[in-house]
Amino acid sequence: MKQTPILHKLVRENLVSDPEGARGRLLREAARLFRDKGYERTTVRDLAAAVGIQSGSLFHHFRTKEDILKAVMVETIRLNTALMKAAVEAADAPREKLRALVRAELESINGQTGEAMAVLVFEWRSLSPDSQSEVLKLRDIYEALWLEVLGTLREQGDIQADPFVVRRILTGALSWTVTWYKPERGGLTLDGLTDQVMAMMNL
Amino acid sequence: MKQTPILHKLVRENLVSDPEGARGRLLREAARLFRDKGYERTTVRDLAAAVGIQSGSLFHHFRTKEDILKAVMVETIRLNTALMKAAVEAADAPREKLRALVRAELESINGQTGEAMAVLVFEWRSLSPDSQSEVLKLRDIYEALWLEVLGTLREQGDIQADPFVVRRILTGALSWTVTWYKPERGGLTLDGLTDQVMAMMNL
DNA sequence: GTTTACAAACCAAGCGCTTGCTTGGTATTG
DNA sequence: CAATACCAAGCAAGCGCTTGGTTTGTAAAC
Repeated sequence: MKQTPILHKLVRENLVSDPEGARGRLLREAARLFRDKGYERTTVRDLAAAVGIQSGSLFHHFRTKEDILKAVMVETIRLNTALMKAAVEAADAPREKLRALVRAELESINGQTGEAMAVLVFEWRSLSPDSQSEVLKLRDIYEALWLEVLGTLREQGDIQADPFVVRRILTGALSWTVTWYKPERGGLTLDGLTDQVMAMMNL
Repeated sequence: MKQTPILHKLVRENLVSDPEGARGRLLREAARLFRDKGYERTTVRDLAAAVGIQSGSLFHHFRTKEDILKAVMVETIRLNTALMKAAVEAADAPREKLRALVRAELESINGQTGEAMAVLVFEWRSLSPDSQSEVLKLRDIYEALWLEVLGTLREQGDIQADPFVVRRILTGALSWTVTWYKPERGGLTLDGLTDQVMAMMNL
């Protein structure tokens, strides 16, 4: 369940920017701004101001504004694929593997990386078609993780519906929590929410 | 299940614009453009061109561009509230009422009004705070419909999770279908999809 | 049945502002 | 002393919206 060692490994491999560095800090601020105001409403001046530089200086780090959006998405997917993989491997029974996946995705969406995950969900259309298919390829990797676990559960008779459809329904259900789930107020914890999701599927 | 008589009633009461009229046609084109390109990326020149007038002439019908977005959302909610109400009343047992709601929402999202529904989901942030709370009030009316049915099912022991949480999970799951469900290709019909959703909840 | 009156619907032109991005130059760092 | 990181200034394009004037639909007045 520990995220930090996985993050550090990815930073070392240059697959994810160091959150302490200039680039990493910009991406985190960008994710926050993109989620709060949307990509289009966020100007390069907003982005620059958030890290305390001039707007023109941004283009020393990124070629275009869209490159920033793409980087936010790519790095988020890379990190989350690694986290999901770790979650699945840590659990034994298929049922527990699914619970671990649900729990991990809820944590991605509502935890530290939540801003970036929300961007991934809601700013998809702002990416150019080329970037879209590039990001899509990365996403397929961790979709496969889900389908494998769901396929096993189906064979065991624990779920009735088509694994492919179940995954899509879960994607929507879990992503949407970002719009309403507020752990601070109201007693529902992330574990509690995970329980509710599992209970809804009679698992 | 017939939508047209309900639509016509609302048109007569001036709660929804006649789809044949100038205003209704503009709102339909606007919904399509907003869904395809997003509100911010859609210019008033795009909107005007879609109905064959000059961009300036738009402002004879609507005070601002945002007013168009708001009108799309308000009219969509009004129509769908009426459709949901009819769906619930047509069914008898609570279980069938829930199925009718799921089926009706899937139809709203993936049928004729799908473009406008997608706008409602994805362009929420483009509304000013004032307009948001205005639209929110309307939405609460038909959320109450869901909660009543889910509450009954909970009392009967048909579902275990909290009705409030179940509704939110279903909102996400059903809304999300707009991003992947394509009835034309692939054998899954709307009824089939409804079955899968119900099966996932063991209902 | 033609004329008059008037509002609604629309056009052509463009204003003022913001946008993403460029440019040429200056610090800072290893 | 080169590469990296930044600043100050501003350009060209596109944006929402306004303006002043023309066409079109409708219905009463003659």
